[in-house]
Amino acid sequence: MYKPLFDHIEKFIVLEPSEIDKLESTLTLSKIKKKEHVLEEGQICSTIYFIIKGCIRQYIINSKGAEQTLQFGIENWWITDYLSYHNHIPSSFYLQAVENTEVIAIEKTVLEALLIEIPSLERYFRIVSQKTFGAMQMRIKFLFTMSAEERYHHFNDHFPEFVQRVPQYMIASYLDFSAEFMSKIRAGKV
Amino acid sequence: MYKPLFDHIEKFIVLEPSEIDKLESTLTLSKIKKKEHVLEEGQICSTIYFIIKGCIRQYIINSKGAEQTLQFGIENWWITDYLSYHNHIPSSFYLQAVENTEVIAIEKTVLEALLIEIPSLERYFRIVSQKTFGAMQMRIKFLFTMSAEERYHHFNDHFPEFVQRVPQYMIASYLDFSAEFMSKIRAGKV
DNA sequence: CGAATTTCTTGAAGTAGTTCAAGTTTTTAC
DNA sequence: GTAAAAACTTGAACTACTTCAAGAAATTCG
Repeated sequence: MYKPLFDHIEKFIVLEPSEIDKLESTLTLSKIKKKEHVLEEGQICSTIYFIIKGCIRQYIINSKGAEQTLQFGIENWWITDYLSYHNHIPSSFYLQAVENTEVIAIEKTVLEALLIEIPSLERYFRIVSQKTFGAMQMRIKFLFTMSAEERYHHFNDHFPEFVQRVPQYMIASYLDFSAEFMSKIRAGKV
Repeated sequence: MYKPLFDHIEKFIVLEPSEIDKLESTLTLSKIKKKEHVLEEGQICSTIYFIIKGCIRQYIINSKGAEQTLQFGIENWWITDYLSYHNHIPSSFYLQAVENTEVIAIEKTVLEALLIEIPSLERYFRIVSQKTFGAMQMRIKFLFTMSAEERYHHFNDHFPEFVQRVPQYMIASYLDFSAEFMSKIRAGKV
């Protein structure tokens, strides 16, 4: 049931059997229905989510009242608002299930205790976080150097199944252009 | 001499005296001259830099041959290409000193050994990396929701000394608009 | 199933930015 | 201190995208 998380952890570190037991006894699985929020703007985010199945997006509502997706999380990704989580300040973001989703939700206090009991988890989270940061650096690069059309094709080439999986207007805003323009790109009218 | 780093580490974790000694004996200070590179596109990045004094920027050369600054690092920041570092793949970026800069440069092999000898450093790097990731999430938000003029004023309000410190064209590209447009914003001609 | 809702498409008009080219000012380096 | 290089400014022409409005298609759900 928590196998995807253990598999992911074991890509980076080795856990003792006793640590596996400890971890297993602490975790709980939650189900989030499509469109349900696990975080809303203004709330303090004190939970970190590991996605077992489904998809969660981080989005904001911009000054024109439109939703803008900033990030997607899918299977085997951690997602949270790290700034709100670490600094204990109100979040600027929404976290919402794009599909019916199953997550392991870990409260900050629970995770802090786990990290003290299983110090090698610090290493796991350090590596995962640095790798995710590296991916974000590339994302900034793509946003800065590619045209809207290039960004669409690049994303579509790398994640074709994902493009089928979520509404196009979410992908459009994630790639920083309008849903209408995406429609025109897809139709070859640009 | 390494005090800024120890001060920074001690904001997040407690080190034993023996660990301080160990760390101190491992570190070396390097000086990087203005405009000198510590990483060039295509190289594999196997070093992580802590900036004691000065400024380093991460930039790319876009398809039109123009430099585009993606990130700045100043005093008390760690900077590297995390994707190249972790995945051992050629970097997409340049890392260049914007001013004469002093850094603690730690080789990956040295850092790996240190992390084994001083496990609590895992915790330090985990926290720093997650916080930096949180800051990057906000950066994406600003890029997505503010106009060029808003981004300029926001940045100028938050980092007025920094805006004085580095060439304007680097800030313009960091904020994702042209140097000419920045000139017009500053002159109030927009 | 059928109604309601959500998502996608299309064209026309508008605009926030870029690009180019040339001149001016500031900084660097011998 | 002065020549060269780097950084900044300005205006005019252009363009990659947005916005709006309306209709069509697909999906959801009682």
